[in-house]
Amino acid sequence: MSDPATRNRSRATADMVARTANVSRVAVSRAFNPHASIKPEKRDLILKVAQELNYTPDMAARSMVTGRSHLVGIIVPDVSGPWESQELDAMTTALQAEGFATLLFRTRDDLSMDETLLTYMKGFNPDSVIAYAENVRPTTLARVLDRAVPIYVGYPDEEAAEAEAAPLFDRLDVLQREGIEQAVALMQGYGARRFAFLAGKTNSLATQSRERMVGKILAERGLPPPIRIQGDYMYDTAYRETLNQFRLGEPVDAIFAANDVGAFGAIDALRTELGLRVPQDVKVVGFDDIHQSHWKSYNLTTVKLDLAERTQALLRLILRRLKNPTSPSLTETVSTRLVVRGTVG
Amino acid sequence: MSDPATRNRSRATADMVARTANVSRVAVSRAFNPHASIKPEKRDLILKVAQELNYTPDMAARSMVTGRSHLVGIIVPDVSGPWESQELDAMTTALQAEGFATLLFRTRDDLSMDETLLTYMKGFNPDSVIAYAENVRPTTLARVLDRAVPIYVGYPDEEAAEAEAAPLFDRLDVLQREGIEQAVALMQGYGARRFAFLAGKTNSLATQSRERMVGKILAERGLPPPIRIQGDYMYDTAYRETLNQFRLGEPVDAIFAANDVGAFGAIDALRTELGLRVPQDVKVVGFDDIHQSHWKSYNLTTVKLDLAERTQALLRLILRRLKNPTSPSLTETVSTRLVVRGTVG
DNA sequence: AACAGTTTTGCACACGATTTCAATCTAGGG
DNA sequence: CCCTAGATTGAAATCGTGTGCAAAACTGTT
Repeated sequence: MSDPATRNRSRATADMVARTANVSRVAVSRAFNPHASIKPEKRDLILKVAQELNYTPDMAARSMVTGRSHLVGIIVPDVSGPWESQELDAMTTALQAEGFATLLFRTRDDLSMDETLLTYMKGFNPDSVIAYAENVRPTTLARVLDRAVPIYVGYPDEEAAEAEAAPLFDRLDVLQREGIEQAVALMQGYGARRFAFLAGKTNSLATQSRERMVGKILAERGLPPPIRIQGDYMYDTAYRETLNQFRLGEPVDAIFAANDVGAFGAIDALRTELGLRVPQDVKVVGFDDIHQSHWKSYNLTTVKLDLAERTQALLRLILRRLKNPTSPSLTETVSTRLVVRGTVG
Repeated sequence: MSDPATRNRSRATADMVARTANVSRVAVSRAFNPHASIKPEKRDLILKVAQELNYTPDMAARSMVTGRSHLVGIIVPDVSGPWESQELDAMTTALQAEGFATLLFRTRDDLSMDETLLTYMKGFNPDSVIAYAENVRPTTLARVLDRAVPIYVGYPDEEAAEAEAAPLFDRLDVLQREGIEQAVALMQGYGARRFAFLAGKTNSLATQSRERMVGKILAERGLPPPIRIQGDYMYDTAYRETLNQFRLGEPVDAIFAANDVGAFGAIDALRTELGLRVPQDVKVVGFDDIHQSHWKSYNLTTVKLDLAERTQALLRLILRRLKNPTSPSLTETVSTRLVVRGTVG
């Protein structure tokens, strides 16, 4: 094995291993399957020869006959976002521990690519697919995939009707009320009256759900409805639009951001450009609790989506579905809670 | 298609499409291959029937006979890191545009898992593998993979001898001198004399290469060798160790961090805990130029690894190798350059 | 030594596509 | 109307593996 040009470009197959070890090809297959019945010393011999020949079972061939690809597809909008990448990291780690490889796809942040991407992904026969409400329509999910039962991560309060009508797949429901309630209560407790909601991308179900919930809770507490600052989950936009709101619109004394990165943009706009103090002049709360939120420059109070909890719930759904492919659709539920740091007190 | 329990759990095959369309199975295959010769109206019919049956060619079966899996494996340490996730995002987007799916694997940040992971990955028959010097040994890379020619992203000054001796695979060489030189020059120009190097993980080739290079350039300019602050690329460690350096060790007037996130930690330690001003009292330069580096709270001067340039180079390597599998090993080179912001001037 | 019971073995087929290759069909020129 | 080059077609082989099934080998008991 020297230059790419001269290296052996054909993988070793089970046949070659069988021939060099003087056993049948079936034996090789059995040697690599822990549950197969084969004489221990024979297995050892085969594994040794396999190692020498640098042999690994071909997953594609294996998956054709077993029906298991050991692939889990994940569709993520903007892998580079802190929250998304942190979730992807946790999920990939967990999947790997269970013997799955992550098949990663990226979308635009809208719903426009869901059909194309799901169809393409389907070709790889993933054992499961994790799709987020952000970029995949439930109806498309149901129509395109058939072999793998996908998992739909959504916000039940938003599309309750649809969800009831069509339990087409397993779900992870994220309950956002609790954390949002705690956040509003805390800010109100410190004197906040006039709230703004720094939104994410307009067509994001997550931001819509959060905004509606914030409005509802403010109303319950006798506070005026939130002013909407239009964002897109990005720092730069949040920075700019917060500036606009305070310079051209009505100032507020509390900002509830749809995600942490947006909150950072708002905080930086308030502090560096508007000369306002956080939390004394304006209180800020974010959403997600990404690693960056505890950095000293921000020290953000935020509604936490517990990553470990989410990951475990998703993994449970996958494993349960794989163990019992014909069971009716399953739903796991995760909640949210406020993490109190320095941008409200 | 209603409940998971009752939904049709077997994918449509080319046979079924052929039967319902009254054509041969071969015709179905041809309909999906743009270069195959088939009468246009026949192809249209088949594609229509295929759509109705929700048929997609099985990639596993296809790859067995064509030898192309349309999979590109990427091994990343800590997907959640801003730099890593931003590179992964760019690469996935680029690969997807070329019809590849990303097969993602995560390692620990050391080299301990390279063999296990590469062996496992090999089973999926990726058309190419992108491996970083951070977590994969070149020797392991050469030994384990055979079918796909991998791409090794490394720092040529570090392992020049080894690289020369064994051109076993395609490479992306990152030349770090230029950017580092510019950074040191800028800091020295603003009066910096006593430098610290805030290192990454000890066994990271990237940080070793950067540290050696910084030392060399300081020497060339008649400055004392850098004090080493031991970090691990993480914010918290950088924060803590910077604190220790100034409280227990010798203060410095310039910090060269091995990555941007580390620089953020140092800056926050200096400003919030030590009451020092950046850049007036201490100058700070980072490495990577992640999205966060231009956030107003940091506004970091940093050595940029041009993501677009890297991505394009990697893609070129992959496509060239796939087009000509027997060509001798290829090398692309990318450089670095300083991005001047507010932490030095 | 014969028997029943349990492991271990290997043949043949299945999985779902693509790719020769030879046969058939089509169009156009003489 | 016939002939030929070129476009379409489909039967059969192939890719690398797991699994059902019947035969073979082995175990220990009488």
